[in-house]
Amino acid sequence: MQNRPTLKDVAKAAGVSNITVSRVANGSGLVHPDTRLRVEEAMRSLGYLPNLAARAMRTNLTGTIGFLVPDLTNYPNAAVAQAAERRLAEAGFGMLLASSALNPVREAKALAALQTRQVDGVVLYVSDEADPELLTALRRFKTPLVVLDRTLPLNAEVDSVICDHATAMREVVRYLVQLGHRRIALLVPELRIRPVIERSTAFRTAAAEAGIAESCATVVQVSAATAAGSVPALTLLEGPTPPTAIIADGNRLLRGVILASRSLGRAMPADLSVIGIDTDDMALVCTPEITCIVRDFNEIGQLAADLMLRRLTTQAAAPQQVILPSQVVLRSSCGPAPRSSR
Amino acid sequence: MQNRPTLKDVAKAAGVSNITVSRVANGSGLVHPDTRLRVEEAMRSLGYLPNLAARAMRTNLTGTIGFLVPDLTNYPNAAVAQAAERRLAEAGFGMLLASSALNPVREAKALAALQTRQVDGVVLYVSDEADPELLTALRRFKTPLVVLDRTLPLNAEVDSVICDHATAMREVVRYLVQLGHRRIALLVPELRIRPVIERSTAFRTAAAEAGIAESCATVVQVSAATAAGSVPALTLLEGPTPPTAIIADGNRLLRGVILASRSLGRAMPADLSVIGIDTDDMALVCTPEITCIVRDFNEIGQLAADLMLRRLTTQAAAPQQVILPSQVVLRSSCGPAPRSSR
DNA sequence: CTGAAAGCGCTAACAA
DNA sequence: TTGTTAGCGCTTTCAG
Repeated sequence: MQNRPTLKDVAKAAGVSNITVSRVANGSGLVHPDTRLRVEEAMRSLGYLPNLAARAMRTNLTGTIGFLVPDLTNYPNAAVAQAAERRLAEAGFGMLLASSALNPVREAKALAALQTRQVDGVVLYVSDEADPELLTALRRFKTPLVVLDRTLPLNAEVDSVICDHATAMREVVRYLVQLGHRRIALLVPELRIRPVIERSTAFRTAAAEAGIAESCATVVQVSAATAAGSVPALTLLEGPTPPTAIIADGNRLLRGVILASRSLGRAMPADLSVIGIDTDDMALVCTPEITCIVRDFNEIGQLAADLMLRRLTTQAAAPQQVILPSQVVLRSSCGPAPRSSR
Repeated sequence: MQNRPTLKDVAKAAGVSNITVSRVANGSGLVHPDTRLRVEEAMRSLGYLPNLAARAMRTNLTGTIGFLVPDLTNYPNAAVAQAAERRLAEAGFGMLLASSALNPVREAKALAALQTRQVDGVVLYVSDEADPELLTALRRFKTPLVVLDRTLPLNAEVDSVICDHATAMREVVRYLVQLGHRRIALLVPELRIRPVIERSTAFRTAAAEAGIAESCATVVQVSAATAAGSVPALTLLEGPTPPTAIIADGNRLLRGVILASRSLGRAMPADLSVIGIDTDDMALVCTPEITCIVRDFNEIGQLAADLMLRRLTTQAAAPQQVILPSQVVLRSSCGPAPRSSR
């Protein structure tokens, strides 16, 4: 079985030297049009494809970016990854994907695996902003980093794409208060990451501003390991003074709320108002359709790729933080608080 | 900025030759325990990570597998990709991800991009089994291929993971017929791929066997470009003799059916019975919960990775085709056909 | 505009 | 058990 043709084979076929083929392959340097044509012809007829591993040895550039994500089956992550991949591919870059299953140890390991493969940079979601091992690994990291929606205590500033979670959260709390709700709960995953922290803080602040007692604006942290997402929602709804509105962060928790309210026979929105965060993909198939806080995942992924490409091409450039908005999409899952609750 | 330490640096630090370090790094060859310890110590203190690009030049092995997928935002694809990535990572392999947006031209290009990066093999879903360019690219491909759920006319047999779509489809048609349905529609994406073909065929056959006239067992192919998935469902339901049961292949089309039936005021399952295929992720949040044909995506991804790893380690091995089952999960979205339809 | 020589980091083959 | 030599495919430098 013959091996793939190399640059040398092309050179021989075209009757030129290796370096000339290299110049044609890279579009670099000046090559006589006739020569170029001859070389290109040889490349085509041999089916030549450059060997990036070999090129990487000289240039230290693999044309490959690492993408580290906690969980690909989570729609937002997948959408961001796909958008980034697309942008990178358009620019001639490949994407090495690593999924960490929300495990910081795995994240540190994946980082090493990516470095070993000589990625030119890494775009990443981390699943714990305060994990010391992970932070050490990150600080040791030599190639450019684009951090997605996290606040990381790194020495050097890095490029990052972050989202404004507070504005939409405040808006949504005010909306619920206007509808008469006085007992509201926020369900979030138990993760030390920016979106959860910012949402929780904004939730509490907005509730306080609206004159809701601290004990009536509950933030429930749900362990990522809790298989049945409906358990915390059930606990909440079966308590002595159940919330009349629940905001659920992510598909898993929204599903939990829907299942819990269904099993308890609470009607939506008559008995319970529901709002989902980052759950737009399932909002329309629910009955009633779910009011959501949404973000443009496509934009996040593209921007992350763009930041990475910019850093790779223009070395100097000051680190950049891009802030993207969240939006509230009103649908029919919220209504006036039930009379009995007021 | 100092460069990453190389094997040579480690050798110097440990006072041994390059090759000894290499042997320690690969666990290969016999090395004296003391020497090994000294080398490992040097590696650790320097923070040495091997350069896989350099290794690849000698061995022609990058420890990286390509994964080509039409659309990552589609839950089944993401789940399979993640499962494969996990298995590969456990075995020390990286995964280069390429997404084709259902475009065969892109798929051929992505294949070249993967080859250029010297992947040791490629696991792939193609989006058109009959695209000549893609087939040519595939035939030219030198490294191992694991084909996911496609019937490809390739010269050489390749490893593949395929699913049985027919059995579950027959089961589901019989179930609907038993419930009294005599006009049934199947909504599928307009794609020349095994799952769609096998499902359509099984659907027609099962309907015929159940004594349903050909004109009453409709297969509607929906272009992947049709943004509003509800349009074909609306057309169907507003026709003169609308189906009393619809089977929808994939989230997009299931969503279309739900939106259409909602906007027409058809109750589920009283007026319309609905079954989803590969839609288990949204089945429970719907009201009523949706009866689904499901598959174990995790198993598909793991198996694909295993087949690839096996092929990489044991050269000879005859190509293997693993067939995985589909299952029907009954829920409450199907009921007796409405009286008026009989 | 084109080429010759050297070397990137690593390992296969052989030698000691 | 350890080391030496050579070279993978490519690009950088310097000469022509």
